[in-house]
Amino acid sequence: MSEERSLNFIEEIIEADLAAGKNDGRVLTRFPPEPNGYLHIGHAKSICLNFGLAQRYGGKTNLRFDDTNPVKEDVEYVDSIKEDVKWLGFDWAEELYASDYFDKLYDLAVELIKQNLAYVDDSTAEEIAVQKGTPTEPGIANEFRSRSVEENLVLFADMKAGKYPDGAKVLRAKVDLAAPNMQLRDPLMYRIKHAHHHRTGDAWCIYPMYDFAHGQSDAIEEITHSICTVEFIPHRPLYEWFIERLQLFPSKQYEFARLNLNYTVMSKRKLLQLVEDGHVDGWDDPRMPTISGLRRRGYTPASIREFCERIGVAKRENMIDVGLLEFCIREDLNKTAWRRMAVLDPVKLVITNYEEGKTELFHGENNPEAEGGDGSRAFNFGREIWIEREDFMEVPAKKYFRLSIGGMVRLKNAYIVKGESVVKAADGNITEIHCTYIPESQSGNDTSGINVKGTIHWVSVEHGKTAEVRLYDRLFQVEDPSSEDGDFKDYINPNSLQVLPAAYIEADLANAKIGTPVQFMRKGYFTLDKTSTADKLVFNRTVTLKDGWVKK
RNA sequence: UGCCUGAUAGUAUAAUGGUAGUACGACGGUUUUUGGUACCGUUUGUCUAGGUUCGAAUCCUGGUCGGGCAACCA
Repeated sequence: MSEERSLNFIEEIIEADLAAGKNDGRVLTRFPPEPNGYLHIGHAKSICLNFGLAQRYGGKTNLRFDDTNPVKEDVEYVDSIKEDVKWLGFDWAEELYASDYFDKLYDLAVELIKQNLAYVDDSTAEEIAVQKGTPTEPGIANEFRSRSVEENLVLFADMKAGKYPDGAKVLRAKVDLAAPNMQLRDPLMYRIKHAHHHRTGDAWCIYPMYDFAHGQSDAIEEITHSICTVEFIPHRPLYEWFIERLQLFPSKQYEFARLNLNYTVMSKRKLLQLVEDGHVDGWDDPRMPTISGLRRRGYTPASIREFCERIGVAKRENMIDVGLLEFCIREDLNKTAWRRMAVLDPVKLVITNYEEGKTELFHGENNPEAEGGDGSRAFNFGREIWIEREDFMEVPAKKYFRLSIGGMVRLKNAYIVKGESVVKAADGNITEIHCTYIPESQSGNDTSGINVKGTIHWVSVEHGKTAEVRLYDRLFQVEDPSSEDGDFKDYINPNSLQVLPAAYIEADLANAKIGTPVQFMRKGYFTLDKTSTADKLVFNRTVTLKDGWVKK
């Protein structure tokens, strides 16, 4: 690794730890998703960070599901998370579940009770909330806080045995009801939920809370660097409190700022709403910032990893411009995607001096960025072709250098043509453009001496195929929907999806494969949608090409 | 109004007491059979007021502003 990139603050910590000989030079991180939703680009940041750190420092990363709340979790999510992490290009050392530790966690809770550092509380959720006080007023102890160790032991065992209904009792840590840090005001450790768990089935009716599961799981696995987002900073003293009292492996928690992307939302709760309310096609709708959505949209793992590398890691609030994500996918696809021609908004061009019924076979490079063009493919030319409606202006604007009446343009890999006249429908809409071609101007054998400024793409009317093309725009109309007044869904972009039922594509595109990106020349990068069939091809636009042409 | 955090170009992110740099964006140019790519150039920044120091983005003090914390969520 000869890169000169400066270290982020977590890398600095790890290098200092390594230099100091901590953990015998071992680096073990973990990616700890709760299986209650699909992973999104924000998780990708965490995944790249955790797995990337381990790779960089010769360590390992566990995939651990934080499955302590059975009513919200599901195997569907477990499966999707595993698929997404793998797709992003990472291998975990071990696949683990917080639920693997339910027995150990229970024993640790008993241990804490024996130390008189935990107690069973019969109060209702509302009572506990009131007794916790407010940030400016200390909490107050209730009568349950002084229960004897013996009584707590019996009560907790009875909780486990299913003697009480949901919500009847909880186990709380006895920390400090007057702590200025609210997280320390006797936080809940266990609650009763008679619910079926996706892994442990009906074996348990009490489940540990995050604070009594996450840190302990880290310690059990001997995670060296437990990296989470900044909202867990106030939990860190509690994390350490449990580790100290229970004399567990001293995992250390470090916090970084989560990713925010503009023009979208980044919370599983909000994304779930979009799915459930039918604003999108599902978790993998190409407009979603989910990993599966980006995949379906045509993003590559490499582009997402590059994005995560470029955004950096720090603690301050941030709002990343989605333009950076787009830059990353363009940068990747430019080097790899084969070029093809497709006309999305067609208008017929008739070449009046081209022999009727004649066809010529022309060739075009697959990718001009690659050595030797990465091979080439052939396509037919004929008297009638489709061109993009926006590539013609009856009366050209200044500095417009595509086709116009009297103006000349090159048809990519074919001839130079000159606009002659237009045929219009009653409503004034152009239905046909008539032009003439310069026979000596054929690509590769151009002896015409004519130099044209513009080159446009085209598809033969006779030989081209049709396909449905879906164009996507940002899902929201405002940069930060969550910070606007009212419901975030009020700011959904009504034009985020535009379906073109019948675009014309060059014949070779019938061989397109799902997962293989293609550039529609001058229009952007596209990929076959999963709903595509041999009879009906469906392409998703991944991203447009950068457009330097600005109309005045 | 308690505690915890953070503040560097438009957006991110470096500089770890010693020339404020990089990327994306924007703008301009060269090349181009993609108005793409590539290449070159320009532009804009240390929240504020004091203090320490030969020297402060960096250390100290006060203020301002942003984010988080009072779920039987994670």
